[in-house]
Amino acid sequence: MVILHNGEYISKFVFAPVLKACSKASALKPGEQIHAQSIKFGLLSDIFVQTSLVAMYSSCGQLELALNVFDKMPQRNVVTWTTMMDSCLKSEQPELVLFFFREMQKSGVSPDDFTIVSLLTACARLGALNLGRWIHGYINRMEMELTVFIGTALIDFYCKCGSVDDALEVFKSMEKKSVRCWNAMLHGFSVHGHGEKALSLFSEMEMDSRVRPNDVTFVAVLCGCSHNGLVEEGRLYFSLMQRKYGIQPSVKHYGCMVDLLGRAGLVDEAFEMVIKMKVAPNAVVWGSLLSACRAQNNLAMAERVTRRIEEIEGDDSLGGDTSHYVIMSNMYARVGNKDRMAKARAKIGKKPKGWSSIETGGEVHRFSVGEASHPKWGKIEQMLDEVKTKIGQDFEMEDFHNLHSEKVAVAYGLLSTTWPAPIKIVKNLRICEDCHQLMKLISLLYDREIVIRDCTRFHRFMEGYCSCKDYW
DNA sequence: TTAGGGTTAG
Repeated sequence: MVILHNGEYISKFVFAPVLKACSKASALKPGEQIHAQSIKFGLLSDIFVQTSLVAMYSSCGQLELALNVFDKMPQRNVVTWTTMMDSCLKSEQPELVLFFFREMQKSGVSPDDFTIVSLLTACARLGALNLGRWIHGYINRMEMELTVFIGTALIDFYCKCGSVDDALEVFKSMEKKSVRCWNAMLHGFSVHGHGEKALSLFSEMEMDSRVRPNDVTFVAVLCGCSHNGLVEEGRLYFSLMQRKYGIQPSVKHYGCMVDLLGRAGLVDEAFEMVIKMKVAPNAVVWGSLLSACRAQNNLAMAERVTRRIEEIEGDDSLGGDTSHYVIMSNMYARVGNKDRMAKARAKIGKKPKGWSSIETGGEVHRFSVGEASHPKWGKIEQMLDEVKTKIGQDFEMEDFHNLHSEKVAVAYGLLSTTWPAPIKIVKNLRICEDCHQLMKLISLLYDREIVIRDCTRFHRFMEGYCSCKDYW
């Protein structure tokens, strides 16, 4: 208890909940004021206050400030460690989660179910299948209860690491399933190209009185329809969602529908749908339609769509997404319009730095564009040269500073894994056409299965073909 | 009395 000058007092128990409120509201300024107050009243030594500060700073996107508080803590319990790990997830640094987990283990603190969920989430994002499997084993060895949180995290982890069968096994073994749990499994089927299985699972869900589909459920279902060419089914579920469940379509549902129609070659109908949307279309929806235009070689429609994207994004590449200009420049190149191609190319802004990761021997190796810091870099270069020779002159390898990270990752995969193990790569951006073509050739010439998870879906390359059927 | 978790369009 702290006595104030006016005789009132502040209990130390007040600070943590107030900081929690700041976390929820992402209110940095008030949070910083509480931090200052806690110093003033000598309460910064309290582990609850410290942990709440770490959570507050990370919720406000201030990982450095969270780390500052964490580093100064004389004692840390499992809640503190897990809060720090979650901070790394919020700041999109999943590899740091693994670092803190190892540090936690060194300090003799055992993980609990919250820690397990954070770890599985990190593994899902990193594509660290073996490490996640080890955590699954740990859950079993420790005879930890498979709570609905751990179960859902496991399902999502297995799906995001390419093992849908393992995800389904976990799903079936769970006695209690929340709507999130069903959604994770549905979405897993959808992005892996198992549309029919997703729809069958949805039917099961509808028959289960303990759970009711929500808006996210329909995003997963419609996504499954679009990735698998189930046009009529997609239309049906889009209507069912509104009629039977009273869910108004969000921009994400429309996004799935536009994608669905676009993939089926129905670009005019897709365009009509965007025009008539009950919510404002964003650049993603238009971008999806633009991809369809590219696939259909519909330049006139692509130009109309680009103008709409420019209305949203602006056309001056001020740090915004300029991927539509990449598509336009390629489309103009295809028809030999050099002038317009040059104009589109000039508007292409700076892309985020690409990286790809691959897990071998229980370790995650991450390769970033323009970095040659890996200890086996020399051998990777040799392998890249070998690939280049084997592929032949048709394929032009870029110069080092433009060497896409998935090429380096696949070279490392060829070096460090053996047939018949698939080479599994996780990439932060969308795979480019050039690399997509290369992966097909490598899968054929090296007789290896290559699985690349890019920021939108899974690509499974085998015998010269990709599971996305060249539409992505 | 006070602190930490799982699903979502391209």
